[in-house]
Amino acid sequence: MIIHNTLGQQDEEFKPINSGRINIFVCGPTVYDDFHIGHARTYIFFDVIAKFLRNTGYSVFYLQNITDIDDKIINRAKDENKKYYEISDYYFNEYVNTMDKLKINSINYYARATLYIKEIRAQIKVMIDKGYAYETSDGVYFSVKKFKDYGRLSNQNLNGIIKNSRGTINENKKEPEDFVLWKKTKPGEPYWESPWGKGRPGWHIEDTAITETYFGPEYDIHGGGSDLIFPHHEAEIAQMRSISGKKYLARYWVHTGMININNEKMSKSLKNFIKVNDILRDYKPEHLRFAMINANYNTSIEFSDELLNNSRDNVDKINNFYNKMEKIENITGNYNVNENEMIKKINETMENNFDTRSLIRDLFEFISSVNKNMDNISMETAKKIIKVMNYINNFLCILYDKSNEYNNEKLIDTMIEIRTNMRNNKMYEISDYIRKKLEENSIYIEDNGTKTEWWIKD
RNA sequence: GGAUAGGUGGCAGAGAAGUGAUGCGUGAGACUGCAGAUCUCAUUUACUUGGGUCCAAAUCCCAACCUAUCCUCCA
Repeated sequence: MIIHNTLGQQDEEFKPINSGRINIFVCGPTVYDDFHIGHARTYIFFDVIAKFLRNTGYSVFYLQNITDIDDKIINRAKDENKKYYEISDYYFNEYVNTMDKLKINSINYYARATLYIKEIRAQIKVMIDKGYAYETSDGVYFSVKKFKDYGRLSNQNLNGIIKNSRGTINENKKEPEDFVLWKKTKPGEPYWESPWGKGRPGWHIEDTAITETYFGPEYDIHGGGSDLIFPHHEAEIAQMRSISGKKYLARYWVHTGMININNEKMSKSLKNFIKVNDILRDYKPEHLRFAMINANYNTSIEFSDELLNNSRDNVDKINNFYNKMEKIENITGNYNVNENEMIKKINETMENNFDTRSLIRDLFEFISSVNKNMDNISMETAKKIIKVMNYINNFLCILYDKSNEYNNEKLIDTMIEIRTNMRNNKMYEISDYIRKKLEENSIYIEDNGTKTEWWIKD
């Protein structure tokens, strides 16, 4: 399997540290605001790859952190006259609910930063003891110059960074590039006890404390949005490697591209972000999933209504096809498929740096080919096709749910039989009315010659 | 200014030297009472620009231009 590694900027053959097992960590959100489509892009992609890897036989532990203490949370709490945890609990809850709606259910564990204060303190202590960190009047800082590989992940030149650094105004640190590990509390702010006084952890330290707890000092894959490469992931590497003395934090670094709106990055700070819940009013989760995986993960996506409409049409096409396969009852047919060969090919496509775009292209070519031979497909072949479709769906999750399937199939069959009789007697007005009423109840019908098919679309 | 990824048809998006991918959209036709789905054909002087290499360049080389992201808030 080939993975494009941000560390080194090249495609590399993937080898897990422990054969057959993969530890993957993806940076989760800071829970102070609504879930937006930029989050969706990253988390849908990693959901697809975690599920894919499990399908191919790996045991995958997928861990995600939740930043539930941060200046933004504190500020929001202040604005709304609430406790900081009322904000973080609320948005964490919303986050988990939205993940569920998007069928992102591959994450083994959400680790909330505030539950790992003990581990964070322990890591900071080691860094101080080893001379990588120092205490000042307002906090504990990591001394970037002490860690010689700082900048290697992002190819940043430290001199350039210093020249252009900003946001150093109120902080009391030795060098502008140094970053905070522990922030000493100001009046009215939440705090935890520590050897360096009351305070709270810096942003970067949560992740290494959490990953060390579950994975140890080195693990396989670290993922996140490309906007986190510098400084966040660079800082994580500096922290953990200065503690462990090892060559790596994560072996492979995988970064997802940004979502653009009107040719500009969508972000919370630009206030141009689109909430997932707003999208889900007009589109299904499958449409958003498709839109996100119909691009290669490391490129930026220009978001628009057209993109979603296009995705909806594509997903409809796939679902229509699937429904037709389920309805096939022919005993004979010459068209054949080799389902094991197909699954092998699907795996090969995905193993080439998770090439979902090529997979989708191949899927459409396949659907087209089967459609051309629709009259020549036996039930046996249809079952093989369904097996392949289900295999793809295990990780793409683009087939619609049929959870509200009706039990009274016989009643629907009866109604359709009545309608067929009316049509045979050219009573079209009333038969169209029946069709319309069924559609209003999510039952869609299709007349194919003498046969009428129906299915439920929620 | 530095770093990174890019620039392909109405849109999305493959290809990495020689047959104009694939899907959507649009137009026409087939099937159909209609609708839907599906099929067929068309949309075909598509590859940012300028040089170069080559029998042959979207693809390789050089230069320029343009776009996005990062350079201590961010998925």
